[in-house]
Amino acid sequence: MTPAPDRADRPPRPLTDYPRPSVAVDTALLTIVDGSLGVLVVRPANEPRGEWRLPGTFLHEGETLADAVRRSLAQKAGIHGIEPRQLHVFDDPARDDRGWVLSVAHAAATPAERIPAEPRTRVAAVDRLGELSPMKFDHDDIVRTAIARIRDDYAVRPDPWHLLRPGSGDADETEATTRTGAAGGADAAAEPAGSFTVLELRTLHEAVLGRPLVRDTFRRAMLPHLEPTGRVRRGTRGKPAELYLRA
Amino acid sequence: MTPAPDRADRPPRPLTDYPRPSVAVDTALLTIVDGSLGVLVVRPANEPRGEWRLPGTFLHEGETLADAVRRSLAQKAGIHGIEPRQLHVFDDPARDDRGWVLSVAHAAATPAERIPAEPRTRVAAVDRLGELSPMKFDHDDIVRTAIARIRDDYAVRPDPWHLLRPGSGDADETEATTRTGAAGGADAAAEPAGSFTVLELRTLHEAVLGRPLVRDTFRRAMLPHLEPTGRVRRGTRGKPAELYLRA
DNA sequence: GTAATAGTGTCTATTAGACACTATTCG
DNA sequence: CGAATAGTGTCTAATAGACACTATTAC
Repeated sequence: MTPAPDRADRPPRPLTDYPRPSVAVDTALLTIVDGSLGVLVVRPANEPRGEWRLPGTFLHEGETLADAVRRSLAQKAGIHGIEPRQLHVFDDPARDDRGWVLSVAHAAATPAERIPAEPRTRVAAVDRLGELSPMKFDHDDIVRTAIARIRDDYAVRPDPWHLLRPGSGDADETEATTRTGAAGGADAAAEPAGSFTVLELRTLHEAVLGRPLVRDTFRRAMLPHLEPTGRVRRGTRGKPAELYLRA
Repeated sequence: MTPAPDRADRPPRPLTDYPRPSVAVDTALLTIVDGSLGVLVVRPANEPRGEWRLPGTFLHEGETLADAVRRSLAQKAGIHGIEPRQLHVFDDPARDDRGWVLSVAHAAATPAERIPAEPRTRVAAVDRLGELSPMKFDHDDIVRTAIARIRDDYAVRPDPWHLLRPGSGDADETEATTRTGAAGGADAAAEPAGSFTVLELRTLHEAVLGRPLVRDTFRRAMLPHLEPTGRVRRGTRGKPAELYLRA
């Protein structure tokens, strides 16, 4: 934007002459817990019995909204490497009793292993959101909007928000993440970093969407967006599954 | 939003102790000109040779973003009755050389008859956007985002942004807006306010989408979302078309 | 071998588009 | 009546889901 001060041709006054709002960011950080979507909520230190809320902070000078989101998640929950997506600006002038505060709502996602246990944070299953409601401010709305957005994205593309465990980094070694086939030489059959089976992908999508998906239809819909690695998952029951990467 | 000042439990300082950005709104006002999408651009009075830009203004205290959009369109282009939709916050700290300015981009739409001719405004066809580029700030991006958004919405629903001439108001009486059938009593066959034919609706959607639509498929896709009025358009060639309202 | 899981062929129901046919008006 | 436009029946191609069949492993 950047309008002339008003209609008439007055000499421009510096921007600081006009009242300005505080700008905050609030983030619905989504993850998978117990096979379904969850959202990270926090309770501030000075209100140990207060309402749950989403992690947020005020935007600092010279800072990007995405950076403010990353800073708030790092500070309040020890979470790093987040790629936030803007949802909506909540602008009711009376929404915050401390003054004029706009909130830019964001959504983000990270695997549960990346969320450290902390005393004042909690991951709540989104189908049990009522147990926390009403959340502070308009945070219930933000969570609903975030869920709608991630479900929309997962309807078409494989894991667009990167909830599968990343190949690099310090992710815990769960079940069958890295294994070497019994046959063949040492790690000639090692799994490519970040690769996954179609079953893992479908299980993730079912968790995000909150409903079962048809096995063969899902595979056929996703294959065009996947790149075969030529490797297979070893050490499981049944026919070994092929490993894929996002195309 | 609405974080504790920082991690430690300091007594809260008033919000005004922290630096705050200016917040602006910029609006891509879309309309139909010559059978295709157009966008309203303005040139400020003090830069008659400068770059074209979208109408915008700074957010005033106690004001809603939507109200700021309406105020800027009324002031800069004499347009009223707009229902803006939020698109995205542009937050590059260096995007405005006058200082720290966030811009909340919006999209809106109105029939061309509602846009008065003014000296410093112009409606540019979006497929000739290159002729104005580069626009000031990130306004090219905003226009592109607005077009994507309106096209998305028009793919599924009949005229969701209300670009058809409204039934009430002072819209000019173009072609066949209100007519009385030759047969029957006086205005027993008058057209219900705001009703339209499927042809009018399809022509509008083709203009928005920028591509021709299949006649019968479009009708079958839209009929479930339309409410028949029982009246027909009179005074045209061929079989009279039924008049519908949005369901 | 059996159990288990991965991957695929194929049938069916649904839907978008193509196309042609019928319906109703004006002149 | 013919021209023009609205509205509809129906065929076809593409697609999602259902279902069953084959493939390949562990045990």
